Amino acid sequence: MTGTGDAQHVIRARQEKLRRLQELGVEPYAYRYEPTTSAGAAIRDYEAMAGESSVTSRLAGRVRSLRPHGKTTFVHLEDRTGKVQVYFRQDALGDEGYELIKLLDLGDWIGVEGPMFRTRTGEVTLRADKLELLAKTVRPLPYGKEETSETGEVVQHSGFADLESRYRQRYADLAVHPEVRSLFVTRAQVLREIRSFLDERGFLHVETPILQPIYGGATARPFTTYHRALDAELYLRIADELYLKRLIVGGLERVYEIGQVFRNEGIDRTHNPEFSMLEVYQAYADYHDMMDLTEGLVHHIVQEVKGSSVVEYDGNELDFKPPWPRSTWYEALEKHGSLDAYALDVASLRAAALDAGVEGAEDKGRTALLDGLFKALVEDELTGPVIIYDYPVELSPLAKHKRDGDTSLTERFELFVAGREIANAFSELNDPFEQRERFEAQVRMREEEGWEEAHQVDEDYISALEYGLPPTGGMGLGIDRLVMILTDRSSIRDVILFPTLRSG
RNA sequence: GACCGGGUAGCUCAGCUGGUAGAGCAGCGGACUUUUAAUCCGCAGGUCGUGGGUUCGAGCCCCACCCCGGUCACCA
Repeated sequence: MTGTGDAQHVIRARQEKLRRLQELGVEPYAYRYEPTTSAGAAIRDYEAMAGESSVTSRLAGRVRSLRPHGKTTFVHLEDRTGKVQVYFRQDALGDEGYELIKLLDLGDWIGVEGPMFRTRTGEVTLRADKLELLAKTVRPLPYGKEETSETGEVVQHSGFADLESRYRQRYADLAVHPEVRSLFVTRAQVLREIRSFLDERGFLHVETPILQPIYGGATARPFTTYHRALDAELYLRIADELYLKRLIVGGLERVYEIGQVFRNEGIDRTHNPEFSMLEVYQAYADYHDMMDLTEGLVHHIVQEVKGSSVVEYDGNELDFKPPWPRSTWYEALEKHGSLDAYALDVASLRAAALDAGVEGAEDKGRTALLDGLFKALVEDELTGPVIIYDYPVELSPLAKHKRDGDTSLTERFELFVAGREIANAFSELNDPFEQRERFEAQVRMREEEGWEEAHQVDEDYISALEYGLPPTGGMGLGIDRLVMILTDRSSIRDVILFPTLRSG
């Protein structure tokens, strides 16, 4: 087993230090500390003062490096804003105070107090008059060493590179990698910008059930669980959709929800069993309005997070400045697959699918062939951002069909970026009679074709539609995938704090 | 699920055609009052993912399994 497992001799040595600290009357696990500044601010303020150093700073953080030199010791203290060097002298701290320095380890949380100065080598440093231990680290953190070369380049020595350990022990990964902390700061910023954008436009942030008696709103297998007191089987939601539209029926008119949904499917670098979705519903709007909303929202997020509309992802420059290219689903297939799929019969489609290497094409029907062709020929080409709209009806049981009367198509679009679906939206089906038929068609597909991802009939949802759902536009956006784009990560696990792993 | 690669000290890795395991950093002891990969001297640290097998002898070869990563498939 790899990872930060047992390090018994190191842990024992640190526990011995803990005992000695207690003998010295030092509480190794403190209750409180009140810093007056942060590492970043202390350095910035000192530099702004141009060398006058009478101010005493109080700083708290983690011991990131330790360089004892007999009666003096240099430490780098790290907090959420960065690192600052701290200089300890035996004559300043007293013999007893300096004993504490000798018992420090990498990773210990400490508080220090003293004036800032600049060392002979020019580094802004806190000269500590006081030291407080805030929490002892008895298990060694897998710190690598950093060397700053003459060119100012930071070179990492050793380090904590094993991906499995980093995901399983994210606390250690975060502790030793400031850039990982910063990625999750970016993720939080994305969530904040989504909320502020929608709040400003009169959308109401709501919460709907995660435990549901009937799941729906997407095509996916659910996780199943059991409620004792109710003696009932419940499902973890696969989407927020049906509950949010109930709220539109109720007159809330503009709602959104941000939260995790759960899909019982495979795990790979773009799929985690639980992932975060934004869903937005707006009364009186259609999918064209949702295209505008999606463009505006995503552009806003990119602009705020990156300070520009351009994002570099996997070596490509993606520009999110609206308007984005828009093309219909069939046009995209024609452009990238050179197929007039709309006009082709099933036999021709099958031939094309076999040609494109679509697995199982021999047994597939028209819809599945179309879908297979789209995935095989088009998706990878959609570097984006690009909006693909007007999907075949079988793929979209909750979307209204095209208003021009072509009932084989629905008013639905997806946003693609870097070959991946980022958002999915449609003019919501609000006809309760047609909705019942679509559900029943899904059930038939489940029963006749064994399609486990098919929708169930949600009678309560149909009742809600019977009370009247106004024309409504809805949109769902995969937050993890958006964060991947913004942080140039190729694995969804990198943008989820605690990704799902096999219990090993 | 299939295929490929990987799992050796706390971390990062090396380990030849099979001969009972090494380095750097971290750790421990010592020296050192402006260092910054601090340096110098000394020491300790390992069920080699797990279980079988072949062999006089296995980190290395064979089989099964576990976990991770990558690619593909699945996710109509």
